[in-house]
Amino acid sequence: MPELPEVEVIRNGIAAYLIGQRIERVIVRTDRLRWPVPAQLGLLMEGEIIQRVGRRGKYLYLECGQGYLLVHLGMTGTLRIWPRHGHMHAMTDRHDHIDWMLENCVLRFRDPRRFGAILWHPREAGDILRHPRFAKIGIEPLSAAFNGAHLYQQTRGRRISIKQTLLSGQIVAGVGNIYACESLFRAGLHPARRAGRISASRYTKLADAIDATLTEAIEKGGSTLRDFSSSLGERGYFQLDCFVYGRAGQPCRKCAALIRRIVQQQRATYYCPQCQRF
DNA sequence: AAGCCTACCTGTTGGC
DNA sequence: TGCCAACAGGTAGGCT
Repeated sequence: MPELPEVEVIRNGIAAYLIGQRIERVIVRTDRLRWPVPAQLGLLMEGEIIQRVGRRGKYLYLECGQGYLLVHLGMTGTLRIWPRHGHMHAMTDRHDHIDWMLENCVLRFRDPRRFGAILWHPREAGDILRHPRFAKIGIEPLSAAFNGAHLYQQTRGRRISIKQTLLSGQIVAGVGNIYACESLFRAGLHPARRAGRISASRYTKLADAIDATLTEAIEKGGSTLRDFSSSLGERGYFQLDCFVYGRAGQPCRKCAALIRRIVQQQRATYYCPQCQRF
């Protein structure tokens, strides 16, 4: 599941192939994703030149002259670069939904479960960072303004658990189930602890843990996922060696206590009962 | 308003 | 071995 680090690695990996390229043709094979793909996406984008590839939370955006293409990868979405020469890109399977034919390569969106989204934001509607879809999501965890004080302030009066708070995305953007669990482990915080009852100093620890967890994941992804223009594209995606996520019943890598799995708001949470305290 | 639940989707896994 | 149910989870929207 692409969370912020995976999206950032993808952004960084595809940007060099895309920037400065003219979009010659757009092929939409499936227009039913999470939301309908904009009708006439080709008319909107053909002839446009990609100027920038940005990210906000788990959203990617391609900035063009007339507007922005917003991309969300959902659970199973991928973006891959294929060379235009040769015939490799002529082979598509039923989950290859959209192709952008550029001058030198093909950008392909694939998404078996179709939880992903492709949206268009015209330039006259304003800057992409003011997009209504971005208005409700929290601060970028890798930005300078993200710290323990911010978490502390934003959680006053909150009765829900810290795990659910992180997952909601309202306070910090881009942290999904895996990195929420891993960050809480790193911070030594019990996932069921009420967010509004955590001290400022423990929030400082949590902010540092989130930063370190995401940064490390990006570095690992970056080192194993160099080449987006070939079948190597997906290598390294989930090669995380997690401390807790998905490890129920197995010994903690720090203290050997058995990792527990609980369910919070219909979602699995993994934690170490020894290392993570209320 | 905060918090909780559900729908959306299909590939993979586990139990019988 | 085969079948089917359960499970995986990001996010908006609807409900309390």
